[in-house]
Amino acid sequence: MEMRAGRKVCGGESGSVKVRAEKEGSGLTETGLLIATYPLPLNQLQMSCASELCRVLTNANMTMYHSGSSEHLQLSQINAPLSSIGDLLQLPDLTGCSPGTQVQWYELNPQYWSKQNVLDWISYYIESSKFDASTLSLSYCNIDGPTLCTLARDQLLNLFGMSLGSQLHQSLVELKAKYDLSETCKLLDNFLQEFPDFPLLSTVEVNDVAKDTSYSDFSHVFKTATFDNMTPSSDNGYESDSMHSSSSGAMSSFQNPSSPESRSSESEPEFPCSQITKEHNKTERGEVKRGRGRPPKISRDHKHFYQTSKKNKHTPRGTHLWEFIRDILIHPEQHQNQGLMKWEDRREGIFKFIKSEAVAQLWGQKKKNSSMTYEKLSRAMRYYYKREILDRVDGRRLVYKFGKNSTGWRVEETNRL
DNA sequence: GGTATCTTTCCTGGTT
DNA sequence: CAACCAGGAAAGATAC
Repeated sequence: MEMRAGRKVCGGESGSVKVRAEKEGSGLTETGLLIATYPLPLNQLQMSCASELCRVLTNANMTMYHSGSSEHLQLSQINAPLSSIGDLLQLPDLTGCSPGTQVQWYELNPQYWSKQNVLDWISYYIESSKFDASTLSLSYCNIDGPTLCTLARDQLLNLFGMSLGSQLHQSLVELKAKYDLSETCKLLDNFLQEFPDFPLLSTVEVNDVAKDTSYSDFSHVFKTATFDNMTPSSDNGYESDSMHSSSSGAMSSFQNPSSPESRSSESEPEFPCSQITKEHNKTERGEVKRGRGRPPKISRDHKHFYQTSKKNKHTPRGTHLWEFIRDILIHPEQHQNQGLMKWEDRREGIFKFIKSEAVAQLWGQKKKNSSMTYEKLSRAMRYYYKREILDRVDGRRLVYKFGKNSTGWRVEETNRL
């Protein structure tokens, strides 16, 4: 995959600058295109900054794509490349995420995956597709991320078959796209902080012109996850870390059913290879029937497949679901997705979910759990009845009411904040 | 390490 | 039939 980045479109009467971070899928995939527009007249300093910004984009992507041909990197000709982008930007040292660390595949750009990450990733898709692992040679899984990323779709299909190979390819494309754009935006924001006269990305208009549906939701990603604080930072910080976490549910979970995040399975792959051939409980008709309750977590120390690392799936205590819901209601302006919920009766504390699944996805983002659904969220909500944090509203769908043990939603309380 | 709390996940069955 | 609701059961994650 190549990244054509930092294409600067200077000029125009106003002297405005457009910077494009354009990603291409080398014929295999689609195009995700981010255009950051600075619609303000630029003085000499700002033009200089813009030029530097373009160089940053170029170098950032050269850094990310080791195999990156320079044929598309037109901006690299503007100025001499930086000797080290790390000198200018505080890049996370992702290359240091070696096997044995706690980083999971879904938390990392596939470019930086270890062999273990690749194995985990394949295992996840084997399980989610009910693929017969006995037909698969483990030697196929013995590759690292950079090597994996060099495999073309056809090669993946040859190795893993049409069905699984296709899923793996799709997943790889999506993951690369997600993290590529995420990292580029991070680089840009880091860079822009050095220039107070220049608007940060968070203030920049972002146009999503991706043609393919696989990427049609990037605008949502940037709007909800990167460019806007989702919820008040004062409330233990609902800082949007989804761009750097596994969830990023916004990208895929809203619309893209083929991505791992949107599957009914765990966001966290719970089924290692060693578990794939296990006997499932089966009904008389032969279909798999799961037991009641939450499935037990599979031990990760089985042979060498999984490290003993523990994923910190939950954020620290401090923000509960009802508080999250409350804050959406009392700070709707802080959510890009306005209209998620609305008050039915503010004085009585009655409210209604408008976009129930979207709220669930937001909650999932916060909890780094991209498999969150309204079904699950509503179960948690129902537990609040007993504690009188919520009161029942019978006969009305998607309608809840704050109970006597909830706080912070009343007009008097919010006015004091 | 044990326990309590707060979810999360999955399920069955019912209602809209 | 899909979406939602209700609530049991079991397990994970974290705080204490």
